[in-house]
Amino acid sequence: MADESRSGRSDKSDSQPGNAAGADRWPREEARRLAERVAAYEPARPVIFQSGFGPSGLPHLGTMAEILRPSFVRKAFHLIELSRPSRLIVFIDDLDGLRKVPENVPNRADFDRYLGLPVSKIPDPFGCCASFADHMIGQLRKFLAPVEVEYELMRSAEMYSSGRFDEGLKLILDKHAEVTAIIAPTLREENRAGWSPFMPICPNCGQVVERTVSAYHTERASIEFICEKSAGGRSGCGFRGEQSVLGGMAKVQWKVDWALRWYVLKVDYELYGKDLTDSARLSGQILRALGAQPPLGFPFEMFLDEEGRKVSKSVGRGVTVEQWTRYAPIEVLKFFLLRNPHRARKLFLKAIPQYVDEYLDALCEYAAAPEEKKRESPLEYVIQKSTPKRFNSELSFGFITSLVPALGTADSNVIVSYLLKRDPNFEGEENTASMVAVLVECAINYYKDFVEPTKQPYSFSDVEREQLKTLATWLNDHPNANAEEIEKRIYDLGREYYPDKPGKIFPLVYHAILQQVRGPRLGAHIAEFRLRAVKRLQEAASVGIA
RNA sequence: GAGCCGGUAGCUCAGGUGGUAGAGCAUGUGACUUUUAAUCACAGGGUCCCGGGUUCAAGUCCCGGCCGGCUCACCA
Repeated sequence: MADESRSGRSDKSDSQPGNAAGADRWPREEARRLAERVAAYEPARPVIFQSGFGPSGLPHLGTMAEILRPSFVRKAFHLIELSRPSRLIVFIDDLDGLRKVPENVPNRADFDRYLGLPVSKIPDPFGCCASFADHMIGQLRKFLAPVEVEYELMRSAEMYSSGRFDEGLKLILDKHAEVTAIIAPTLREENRAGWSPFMPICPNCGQVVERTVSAYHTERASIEFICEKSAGGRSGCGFRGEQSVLGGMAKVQWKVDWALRWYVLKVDYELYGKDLTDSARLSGQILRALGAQPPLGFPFEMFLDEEGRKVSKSVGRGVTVEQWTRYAPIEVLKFFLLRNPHRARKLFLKAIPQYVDEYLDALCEYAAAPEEKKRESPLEYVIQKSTPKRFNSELSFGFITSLVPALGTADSNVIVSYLLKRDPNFEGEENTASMVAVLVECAINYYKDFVEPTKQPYSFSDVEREQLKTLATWLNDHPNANAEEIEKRIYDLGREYYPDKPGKIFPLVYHAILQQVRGPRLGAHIAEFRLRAVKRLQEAASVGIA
């Protein structure tokens, strides 16, 4: 461990394993519950984890949480059940009718003609994919690529039309009265009468039709309906007739749909946001009515902003994944999502440096731990093939950030080479070096966006200006002075002006050349960045403000 | 209003089965007799939201209240 390169992060080498150790126990606890549930399954039957994605909106931080967190449980599960296979299904609701025109599509006005149509049937407004749904799925894939989570996509439209849902659909048709009896009490009175678990897809206009089922024929697996009003709020085409509920000619309502997926795919585990608590309860009841057991899982808490208010995408508060990767390595986000999901988390950009440093600490500790300890580490859930597995440095995010103004550059190469001088440890150590490279990029962004705008100008007194001027003049008169000589001269100056505490001169000089109170050894720093330093000293001396 | 979830230091958070309230950061003071992007030592900080109850013992379990959030839509 390098003694000379401590730069901010705490040294916890002899304290107990990570402070966050307790908070990331939940995947193992969930895994234990899951192991109990599946204990009686035949050995080859896989455990099914599921997560959903609505392709009418862009993937966001919540999407990431919804997919990553079950993957953590899955990982924990395989730690205790070594041989049983498992799958993580990301289920795409692309047979859903478009309810409203998304904000981000071009020619929005033109787009309302597609309201009510399944999103898998709507052409891609961006013109690059087979359908709108395909486009959004592409976005999702791109979005998930950096986190190396293993998942398989399953598309609702395909499941319905291929007939894989038929058996479940027949069962729901058989039990439609029971299903209705579960949902109806939760509806407003005026809506109960027309409710049906089924939404036929009109053979004439293609819309997902709501609320018009007038008869159920279980023996023919069909329903009668009138195409009056679609899921998108548009009026129907008036088609009237009888139609099968199988093979993609109808879909079921949301809570029923969730139960259907659980039923057909034999889902064992699913996590969802707390806003879906009640839906999950009702879907569970429906599933029981179909004769199966609801999956395990729990509602997770939402993210809060700095003031503790709920994060709302539409209000523009909160943090996006794009922002996150601008300021922090992606592993740090995974590390963050590993924390206890039962508790609402504050997530705001200014807290990111802290999360980064906590992660770097954990990574140091992880690399130092013996193999058997590593297996218990939360980092096992976080580290990926493509990301650093160790971090042999005491460098901190805060320190690197402070280098941006100190070196007066946003050139990452300059910063990295400076870091190498300070902590030669990571040269040739690929993991650490690549982490440093990412950190430098993030630090530059963070400094520009958050630190620089808050810098307070410092006003120098006349005496202070005199001192700065003296130093600047001396530097000009001694162009060949080395670091040691410069250092000595500054201290002499301090002795001259502050006989009781000569060190008081230093904050002054830091303010002038770096706009901060502390900094590097000044002799060496000025010798290295002489021109810039002299210029700033002169400016500060003449203007009186830095 | 009802149901569910939360409330621990200035900040971010730990506190599996009850057993003397913790960490990191931030803050303050001092030390290092040329400075320190340090290090070291010390300190301040808390009614664990409030009030009851169970218990020898409650941050932890129970009840009630307060505050915040979510849900209570044929949306997902």
